[in-house]
Amino acid sequence: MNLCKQLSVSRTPLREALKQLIAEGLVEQIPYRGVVVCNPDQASIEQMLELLGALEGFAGEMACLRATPEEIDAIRVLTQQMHETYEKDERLSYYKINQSIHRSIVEFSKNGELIRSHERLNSRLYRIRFLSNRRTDRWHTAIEEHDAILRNLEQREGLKLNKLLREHLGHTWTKVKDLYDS
Amino acid sequence: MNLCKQLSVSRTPLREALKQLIAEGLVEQIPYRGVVVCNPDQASIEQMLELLGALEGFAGEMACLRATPEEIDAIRVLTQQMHETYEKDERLSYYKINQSIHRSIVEFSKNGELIRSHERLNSRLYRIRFLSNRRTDRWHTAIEEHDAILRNLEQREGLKLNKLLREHLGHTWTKVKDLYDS
DNA sequence: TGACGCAACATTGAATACAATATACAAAAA
DNA sequence: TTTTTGTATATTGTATTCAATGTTGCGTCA
Repeated sequence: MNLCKQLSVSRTPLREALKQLIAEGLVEQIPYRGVVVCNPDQASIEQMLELLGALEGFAGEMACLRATPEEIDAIRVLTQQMHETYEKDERLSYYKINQSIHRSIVEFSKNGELIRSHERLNSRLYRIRFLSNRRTDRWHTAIEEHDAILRNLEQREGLKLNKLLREHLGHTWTKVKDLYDS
Repeated sequence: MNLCKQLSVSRTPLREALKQLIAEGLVEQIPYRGVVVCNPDQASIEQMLELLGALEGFAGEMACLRATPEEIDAIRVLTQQMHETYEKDERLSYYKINQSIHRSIVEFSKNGELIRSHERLNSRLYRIRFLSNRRTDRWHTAIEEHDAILRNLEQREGLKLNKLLREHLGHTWTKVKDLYDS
């Protein structure tokens, strides 16, 4: 652990920091060899995205029951901004707004446990989703899906929104998969 | 931290152990006051059970797609044993078999991330679900629900099983709530 | 050349020490 | 009596040290 010297910090606090990263699943420990950044294989990513879809889908369903009109307005604004990023071809902004929308929907479920679980899992997938964002061929479709998501949230169609969100995440998986396969 | 003396262990390993318990949500830390066992309020329990229902429901849906006939047989056996505990009025055995069934269904989703998330959350609710198990008035109904769960798993009715499992956990919440209110 | 063994090194778990900060409680002042 | 203040105590973060254990690489021997 010569990381200590690089960070000029002793082993005890570094250990704790690494333990946290391990617990969050961002880093993994190989006995007597040290720690390395996690590089999840395809199967793990697929499982994580499947679970993320389930969480977001359920959150969306709950959001249909619990989101205030003002909160739905916020999603409407974000979706509009998303369209603008598409027009201007701003992929980084698109990515951030996309994350914002998904996080907001989860928040509107008003379930703290769900919000925390989603946040943990999402952070583990952050890098991977970012990479898959470089693919442009599904960009337009993704935006159309967001329109549908907004529409179903507005109309409080919980079950449909659940399904939509799950499928939306499912498409993320196909993008990631292609990225790995090529 | 006089726990060190009681356990005759130094602060460093105890700190790590407590950090883990904190991360798992079983214990909470109050700044400069120490750590205490978590005593979640009604709202937290309701949220945890709601999320647990979502996880189990989704797991059930996936299990309908992925469970082998042998695995479904195992659920059938457990459900039968559950009936026997009811006949013999063995509540502790009932509780254990009930946990076993739920855990098995989640396992049959074949999604490791989902299994771990469920396990974490379930362990936090273990004590609470155990307490609610003392209520006998919903016992028979709960068993009927398990029959329905088995039936829908056998027939691979994913969506119905999802709904059933969510409702099943919802009933757990009403039991817990009554317990707290009285 | 290849297998074996030993020494140097790194990782890991744990104990202890030290400094900084916050709390608790009792004594002194208003 | 209430407020202030100061000291003892506890918590917290961090550094350092030690022992145990596993890995690595090099030299030796067949």
